[in-house]
Amino acid sequence: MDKIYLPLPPNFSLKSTIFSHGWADLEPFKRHVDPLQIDYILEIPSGQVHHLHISSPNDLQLEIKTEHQVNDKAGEQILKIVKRMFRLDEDYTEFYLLARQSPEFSWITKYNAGRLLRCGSLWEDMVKMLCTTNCTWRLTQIMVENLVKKLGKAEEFKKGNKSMRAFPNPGNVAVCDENFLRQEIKMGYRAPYLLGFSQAITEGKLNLADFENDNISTPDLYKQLRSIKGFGDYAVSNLLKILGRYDYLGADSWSRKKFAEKHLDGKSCDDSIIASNYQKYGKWSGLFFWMDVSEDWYQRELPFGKSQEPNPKSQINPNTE
DNA sequence: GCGTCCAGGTCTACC
DNA sequence: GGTAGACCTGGACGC
Repeated sequence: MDKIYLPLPPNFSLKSTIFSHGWADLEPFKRHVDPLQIDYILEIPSGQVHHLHISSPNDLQLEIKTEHQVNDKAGEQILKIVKRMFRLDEDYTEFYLLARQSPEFSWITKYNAGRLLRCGSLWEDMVKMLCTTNCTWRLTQIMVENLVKKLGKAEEFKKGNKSMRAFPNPGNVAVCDENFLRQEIKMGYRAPYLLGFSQAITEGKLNLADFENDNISTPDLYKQLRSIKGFGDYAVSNLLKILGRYDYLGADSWSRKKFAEKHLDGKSCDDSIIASNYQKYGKWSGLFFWMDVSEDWYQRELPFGKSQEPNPKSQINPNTE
């Protein structure tokens, strides 16, 4: 067992980040409520697969335990990825300032909410987002579980049926038969989209690092992501949130319903009405929308206890079923 | 237990 | 540019 530590920024809450949306409910994440900890099976760029146990023993540090000792290079790679997952380098100063100034959002500072959990890679975030489109959360879980179990690399030092597996990399998926993805992974009609996406990456036609470039404007990034088959407005708007850009709403059936219940006595409305409600928050409007519709998760006495676990519906969508 | 219907987001063909 | 229909599955519902 090896331990690595990461310093935490102010306004960080492990609990609020883990339960910020549905990702922690999907493999290869595994969350534990008491004591609070999240496990993740990570394949680092060098190809090693590590079982990480992540917790925060205090307000100042994130503790990452690995099942086995890691060398310096592997340790650096793990730290870089975990930083990305928990958005430790993202600046939320303006977001918290706006939250403090808005009586309806002052609760955000109380819970240090706002950081949306990410996966170990943008590839994994994007595939999971694709798996949330046009289906129930249960089906999303099935698709992701199949991808991990049938295509993911087994945990290092523990190869065999009982070992846990990392999320498959693009190369693992690109060599699959479309029918296998359709029937065995249960991707259904999404299978050709996933296959095309993974092959574009392995063939060098698509470089996901380009999407993490701060120099691209958000509308341009939206256009680029929308050009990938299978990623429509909902998926791309929420991927932009994953990329730290919160300009777009990314509403889906669950969040529209939630907004209607909260603000319009249950009467549905056009997305433009919803957007106008958060316009004053500028580039943070999409995040304030998400905070607004997910507020009740934080307000519960035991917001994320075993008896009241979020039951995510889409990307980021608990409580639909 | 079985059959039917519906919800969910995106793409494509058509107007 | 807007719209209808197809895509696929799990789950709810009725019998």
